[in-house]
Amino acid sequence: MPELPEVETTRRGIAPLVEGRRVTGVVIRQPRLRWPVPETVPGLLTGQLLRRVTRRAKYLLFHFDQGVLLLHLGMSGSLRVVPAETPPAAHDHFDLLLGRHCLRLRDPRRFGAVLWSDGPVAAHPLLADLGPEPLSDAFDGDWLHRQARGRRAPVKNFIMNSKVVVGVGNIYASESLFDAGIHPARPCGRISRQRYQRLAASIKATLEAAIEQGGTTLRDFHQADGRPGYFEQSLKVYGRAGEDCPRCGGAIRRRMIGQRSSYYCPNCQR
DNA sequence: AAATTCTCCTGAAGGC
DNA sequence: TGCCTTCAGGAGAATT
Repeated sequence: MPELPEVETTRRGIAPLVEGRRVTGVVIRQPRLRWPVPETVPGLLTGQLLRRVTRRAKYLLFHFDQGVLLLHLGMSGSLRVVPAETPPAAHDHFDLLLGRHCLRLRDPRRFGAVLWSDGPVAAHPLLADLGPEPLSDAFDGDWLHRQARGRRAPVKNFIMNSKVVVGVGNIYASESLFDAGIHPARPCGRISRQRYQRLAASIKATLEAAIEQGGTTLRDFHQADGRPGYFEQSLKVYGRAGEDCPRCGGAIRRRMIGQRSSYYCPNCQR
């Protein structure tokens, strides 16, 4: 499923192919995504020049002279650029036509979103209350430590809270906590500033490493069989319950924390 | 305010 | 072989 590294890889993959092109049409085959795709989108976009594609959290932002198209991949969404005449396959819900190119959204589970923003995009309701980007300087151990003060939620839930920091999904939460040696169920307010500095560094390193491999992940992600491939091999604990901890050799455990599967080494993570 | 639960949806996996 | 059930998962909304 697309986490931050995969969304960023998607952005890097499509941006050179679509930036600077003019919209020649919009096709909405299935408007019922997480929210309805606004019926006004085709009229608003057709004829406009697509200037830039940026990312905020897991949202892709398509900047036009007049407004911004917000796109979220949910958990099963994927984007690719295909020749304009390519016939759509199942779950191909949305096309942005750019001359002979077509930017196509496929999303079997329809948890994704396509929305429009008129004003300053940072003030959009979906973006306005988001925490810092994990790879920015605004995100560090001090920030986590301050945010956690007086709170009791499990640290795994805490770092998956988009008001605390964006882009840390279920997989990378487990991986980062393993890297930092912190037990996922530990109350977030009972972790030292020093350990939060380690955790912030682990989150950055884990996401950066995944972005490095994102290209491979993306290609595999587009394969017909849908296997994640390369990406999976680099995971140290996620999905590996019962296997050996790569650090101490003990058994990796799986446990539900906040309704989500969490993987950790009870020996290395305290 | 913070934390938990509910919700959208469908493919995959497991049980019989 | 195939039908039925269960579950996962991003994240906003609703609820406690």
